[in-house]
Amino acid sequence: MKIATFNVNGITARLPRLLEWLAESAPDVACLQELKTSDETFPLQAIEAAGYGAIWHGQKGFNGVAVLARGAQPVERRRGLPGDPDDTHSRYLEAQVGDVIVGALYLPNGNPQPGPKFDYKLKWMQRLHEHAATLVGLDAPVVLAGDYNVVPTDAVRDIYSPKGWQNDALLQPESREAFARLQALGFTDALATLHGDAAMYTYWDYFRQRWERNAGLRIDHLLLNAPAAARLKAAEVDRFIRGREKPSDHAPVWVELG
DNA sequence: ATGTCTACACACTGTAGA
Repeated sequence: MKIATFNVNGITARLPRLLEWLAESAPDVACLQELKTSDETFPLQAIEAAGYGAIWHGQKGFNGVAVLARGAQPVERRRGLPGDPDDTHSRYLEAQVGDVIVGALYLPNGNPQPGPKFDYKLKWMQRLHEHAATLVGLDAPVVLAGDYNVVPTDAVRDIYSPKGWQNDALLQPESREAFARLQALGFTDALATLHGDAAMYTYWDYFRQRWERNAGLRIDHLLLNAPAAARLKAAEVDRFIRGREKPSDHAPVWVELG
């Protein structure tokens, strides 16, 4: 079972790339982020025509997450994280597909920091932590997949160079500690586990020819609870779609569970 | 400081968010 995450950066503008990727990579489950569209304008027909069932949580202009399942309808378990009824951002959607539980998340960027946006990021991470603690011990495989907006370390595996990013919210110690604490609950970082020190970037800024120079960051992650990690066979980045016309600034990442 | 892209609105140019 192939489970993927892909920050599409606008599903309307990116629909041709999304459909190509679904056809060529053929994930069984796809978690999408940054739909940047309201619920009413989600392109369900095109996605169904590609052979996928879908649930989504949209928001006009910003944010938005979806779970797609090939030849199946995802069964929704949760819409939004618990812990703040005043939070209006569409950033978390949880579903069951087959025997696997998938949490699709779009973690707040947090820039500029310090400031209210960074505070919101850290509070959101705390809420994610508390909810993840209720999932980690389930007998079912659990995959928390999405754009975490955290570069885990300064290692070449995670960033081409930390210079120039020292003040960015994605590299702050508080962001990294929260990400590490999440893993300490009992979640495995699939891509890091299978690829060691190799550079495994998932995001490249549009400007300054960052893609052409492979000046990327690893910020899209799939965290696996123990039952899921026991079935982990492969994890890869689908770089091919990032090199095409009008791409997202992210590449999809996926795991294969046996 | 710069740079690029998407979506939105007092909309064909400017602004926010990333």
